[in-house]
Amino acid sequence: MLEIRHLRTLSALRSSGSLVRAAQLLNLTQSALSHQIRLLEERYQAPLFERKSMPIAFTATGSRLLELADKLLPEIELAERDVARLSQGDKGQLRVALECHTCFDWLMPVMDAFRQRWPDVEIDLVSGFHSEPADLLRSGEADLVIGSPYGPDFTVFPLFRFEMLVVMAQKHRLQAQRRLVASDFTGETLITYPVPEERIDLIREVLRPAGIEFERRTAELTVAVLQLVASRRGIAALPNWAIKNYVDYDYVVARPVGEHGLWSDLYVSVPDALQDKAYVRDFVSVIREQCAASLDGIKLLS
Amino acid sequence: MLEIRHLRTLSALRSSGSLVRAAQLLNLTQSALSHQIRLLEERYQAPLFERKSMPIAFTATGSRLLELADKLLPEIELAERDVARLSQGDKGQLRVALECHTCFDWLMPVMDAFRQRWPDVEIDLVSGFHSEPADLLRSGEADLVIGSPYGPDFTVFPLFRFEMLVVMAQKHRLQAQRRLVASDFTGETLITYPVPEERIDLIREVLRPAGIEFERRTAELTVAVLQLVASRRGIAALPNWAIKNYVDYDYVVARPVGEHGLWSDLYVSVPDALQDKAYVRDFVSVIREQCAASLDGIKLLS
DNA sequence: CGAATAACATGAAAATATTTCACGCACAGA
DNA sequence: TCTGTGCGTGAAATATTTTCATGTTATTCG
Repeated sequence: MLEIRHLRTLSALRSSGSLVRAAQLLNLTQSALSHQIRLLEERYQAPLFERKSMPIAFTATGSRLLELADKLLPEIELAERDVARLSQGDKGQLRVALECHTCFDWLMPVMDAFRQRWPDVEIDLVSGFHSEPADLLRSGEADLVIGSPYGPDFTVFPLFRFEMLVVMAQKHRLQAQRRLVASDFTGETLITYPVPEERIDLIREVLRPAGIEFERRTAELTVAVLQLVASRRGIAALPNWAIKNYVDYDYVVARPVGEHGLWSDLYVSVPDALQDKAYVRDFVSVIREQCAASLDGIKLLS
Repeated sequence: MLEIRHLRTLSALRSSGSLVRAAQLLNLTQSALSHQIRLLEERYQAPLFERKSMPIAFTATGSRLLELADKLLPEIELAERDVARLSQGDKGQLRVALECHTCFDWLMPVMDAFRQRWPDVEIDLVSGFHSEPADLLRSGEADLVIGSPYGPDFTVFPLFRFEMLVVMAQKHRLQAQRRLVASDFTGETLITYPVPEERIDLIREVLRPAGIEFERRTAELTVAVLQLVASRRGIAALPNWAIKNYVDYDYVVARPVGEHGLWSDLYVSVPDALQDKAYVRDFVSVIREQCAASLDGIKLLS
């Protein structure tokens, strides 16, 4: 029997273009999807898509089912939100604190989408750049933090993993290296957001352990950081998706750090009291979905 | 996770008004539905309907999900028909032979619905009253017979079970009896459709085995049979749903036969070559659904 | 070319989910 | 009070889905 699950699979398949990635989106294995699709194809006596091409190409049958998915899935989300509102009420507030500056880039569209879906939930950003976000959470000044996981005191929802790349000006002395190591940073000026050192992955994970001496300079906004970098005032470490455009247009050059790169995991932490609120869970889903769709090179967690 | 199955359950629940009957509609046990509903209610943290009342009354949550079901289920049927058409083609013919006269009563609306759904399938009635319907099937003059099961030569789909009641005029000498037995028919005139004796359940199952002597008179149409009965020319055996209106308006009186009543099972038989045709299966579903919804006192089979 | 990689398929085992069975409870009507 | 009917529930049985381990095929790269 056709089930909603199958429609979700088809939808993920289209937006990701391959079984492997669709499986990640759905938190399943590639094998599970392969079986799922085989059953559907048996049931309908016809292939649903061509596997040879990349991205996969849907057959007429597959397209018809996708059309169904497009019609049904939004209706289902709507209905489930309505139901959640009925049983839990639809009013609430969501004061969001950010641990990571660049998250602004994707958070704005997410908040817009969220406001559409939960018009009666007051969602706001609280400035968590100067005080520690965890303290905002503990003191009740914030309801939700995006950043590192604050378990087990708080309920944690995984978001995604992304790579931090070091950006430098064109023809920088380090440009020749495919990958950077700690010692490369000796004597360099590191441009960062104005936050404590221990909140900066590159320093905490790489430079400090290696005892590297370096200068530091700060800027508030991502574009300001990049301007400083491009004008040779220093180098910076930023998420790959935040700089993709600048790299593509040769405004700056990006290099990974260390053998496996410097990866960072993002989580949502909320007080236990909020963990079951439908709008909180929906907020997390919206982030995951929007980021998976719009951010390059990230990996959804768990 | 909400699945289509659950929406079907809710829908059946509404149209049948109770868990027990909904379970019959879905070919499940009442217990299965009970578990299913409990899971949904846990998931949504709210009851879906009041069990005390008859028929059950849906809560706001239940109604919202029903609304979803009403939107989704028709779309799904449509899509699955489209897919079936894509892989099997949508042309075909369906020459239907009837073994039982009264089936006309419900077959017309069913055929109308079917024509809507499969505009390119030619559905027609072939007169099977004089020749044996099985012969029409064997000779290729019919594609489908509604009546007794013609397995294993043909593929058989179960429809439903109904009770044959004996109808008699008001104040008939047999009216006083709650149930009739074979000997009651001695000397009576039995009004039947003009078909061979062995096709008439009452004669084959009850009167012949008991060696009862009786007169016989025939009429083509159900209304004609009932007129003869009402005007005291004899008594007749007809399906309960065919005579419900006449009984309700005291035009005639109906009595069951034997201790458990005289029950009859209806099936669809088709040549094996047609068993996988989507339109054949859909025809069977349409019959089952429409009859379950509009015919009183029937029991869906298997 | 041959090795390495990546994507998908597949059978068997494991994990889950669903359904049935058997029984109990509550309520309505005789 | 007894009986029948409808619903709930735990445990067992089944069915389904998922994972695991591994195979196949196509493609890339030295």
